[in-house]
Amino acid sequence: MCGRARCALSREEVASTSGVSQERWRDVEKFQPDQNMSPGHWSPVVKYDKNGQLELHTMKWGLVPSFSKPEEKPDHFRMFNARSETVPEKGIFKRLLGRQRCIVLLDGFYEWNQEHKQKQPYYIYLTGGVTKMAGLFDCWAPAEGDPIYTFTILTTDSSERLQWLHNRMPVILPDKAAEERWLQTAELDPKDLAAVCEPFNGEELKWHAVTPAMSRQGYHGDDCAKELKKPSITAFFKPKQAAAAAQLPRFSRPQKTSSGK
DNA sequence: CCAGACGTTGTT
DNA sequence: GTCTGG
DNA sequence: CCAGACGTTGTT
DNA sequence: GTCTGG
Repeated sequence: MCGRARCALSREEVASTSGVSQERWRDVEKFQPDQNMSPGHWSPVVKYDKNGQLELHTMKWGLVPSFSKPEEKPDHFRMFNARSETVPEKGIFKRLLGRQRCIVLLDGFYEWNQEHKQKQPYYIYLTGGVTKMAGLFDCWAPAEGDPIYTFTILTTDSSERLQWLHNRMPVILPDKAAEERWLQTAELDPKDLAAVCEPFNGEELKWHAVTPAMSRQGYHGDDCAKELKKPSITAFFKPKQAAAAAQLPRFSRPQKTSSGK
């Protein structure tokens, strides 16, 4: 999953959907709504501060561990995801599981599917609001400049409905209870972790094809996440038959649904 | 003990 | 095909 | 994750 | 920081 995402929310929307006011948003000025976000870019997360108060914090996607050398060139593409199944075993993530959990606020994310020798991007999102994902964060002090907060998004096996597109998906927190469990629980035993990381398979999960233009990083047009109306090959060559076929039941191919609608 | 690595994705 | 850069 | 480059020689 | 390999 998830080497590309969308957080086109306004500051107001970020605040209202997180339940945290803009006054409690650290580095708010670093956040700019982005239709097509890659690792290395700033995005808002929710976490508890030292005093146990919820706060928003703009961090860079792509974890850079605190023990990275100060003069090192940060690589945000190395750890933009963390396999939830092995997080408790990997030293690099294990140490963050204690008190450096966060919730990543996104509109949705993108995945690619190989179609007719082309890579077709899809936008995946939840109806009725933002997608809240389980994340871990860290803080690294470079030789020059301010300390940099970074986060990674946990992944899990894809749920049944998304299998056709990809074998992995982000850990989506389905409700307030899951959010609280992820954020609040001081110690998270493996059972709780596994429960939180259950693949999300709800009907709210939707997807549609989008413009291949967004495959290129640096493309930030507002059509990035817009549904692509692509004429089918069949319709192109045999419009009448295709139109007729569209009215009839198709061969059952549940694993290859191409629209989440 | 110290030194050195520490990750994911996909693809096969 | 495979590596690098973002 | 995807996109884009990937090499040498000599000459300017 | 924490685990692995030698």
